[in-house]
Amino acid sequence: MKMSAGVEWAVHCCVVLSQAEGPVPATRLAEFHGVSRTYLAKHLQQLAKAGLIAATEGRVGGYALTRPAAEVSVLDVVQAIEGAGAAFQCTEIRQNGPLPASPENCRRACGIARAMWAAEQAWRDSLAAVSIADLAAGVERDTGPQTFVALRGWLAG
Amino acid sequence: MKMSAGVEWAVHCCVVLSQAEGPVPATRLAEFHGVSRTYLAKHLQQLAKAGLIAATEGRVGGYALTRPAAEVSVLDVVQAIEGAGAAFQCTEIRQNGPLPASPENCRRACGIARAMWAAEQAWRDSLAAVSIADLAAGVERDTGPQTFVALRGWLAG
DNA sequence: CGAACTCGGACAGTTGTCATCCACGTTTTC
DNA sequence: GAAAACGTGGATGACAACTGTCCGAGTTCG
Repeated sequence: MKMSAGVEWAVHCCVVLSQAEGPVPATRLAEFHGVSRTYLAKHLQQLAKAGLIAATEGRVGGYALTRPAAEVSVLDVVQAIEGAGAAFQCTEIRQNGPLPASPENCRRACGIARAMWAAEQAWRDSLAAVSIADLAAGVERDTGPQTFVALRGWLAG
Repeated sequence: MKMSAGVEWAVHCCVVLSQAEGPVPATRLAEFHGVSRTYLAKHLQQLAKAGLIAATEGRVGGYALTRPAAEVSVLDVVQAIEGAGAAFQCTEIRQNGPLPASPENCRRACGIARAMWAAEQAWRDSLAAVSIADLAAGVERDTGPQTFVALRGWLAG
């Protein structure tokens, strides 16, 4: 029950992209966060495949958000990296062993799986309520407006 | 972001133990669920270390719940197996790179980690609201009371 | 038109966890 | 006191996560 470190990187990158004025290369994003360039590129490709960011190639290319930051939820980013599958996988062991559950009683998922999935739904609802724009606003509130000004300056130079 | 299969086994075992009249050996629990004996034993050991179940050794030994099933939540079982640590681990990459966040701005956890942890708290709250007794009652409601009667008979014989 | 820069994908190597199996010490029963 | 059954701990193999390198396709600037 552990989340990939790439999720943290991806969310931070989305916040940076929400403040950038033009496309930002993957190399620059990795340099800014002090993480592995090649591995971050893999995660950015996943974000692009999910339609959250778009890449422009060429001399002044890079990545940019495809939607306004207010319309990109943290859940979107997490699912783009980790996949949309449920963390709990029911293997239906109630159908194993010497006293297996009868098939007509297995039309509904077993109560254990239902409880687990309900909890995961609560988790998803909580993440869906936070957008990239909310996170950026939180950073600006905590550290002041000059933070993103400096960021834009570093991205340009 | 995947949960160990041992969680499913552990919860099922707790439901069985809540219906047993005496100690149940690990071998019998594994046999009943059709899973590996030695690997299940390791998870039962973790449940014992967490204080949820207790082992009695010897000729007629086995495992039994230490508390009434209504006072054991699904969250207790999940945390006994998976550990109580958070799934999202903040590596503070905001302090890396050419524009690191100043230390006085890092006294609070960053907004990304706060959003992730709030979602995990919602997940935990949901799991804490369901007890082993609730799950057992659900099985009895879905499959009828003869299910646990047959279970007790098989455990005795 | 060519050089420099970008993403995109394939490949090999390392690490850590999950899942499994086997041998040991302890306790109860006969 | 010996045998059987139990839980306990360490050793083993399989699998995904993580990291770096390489080459190809496309775009922009001089």
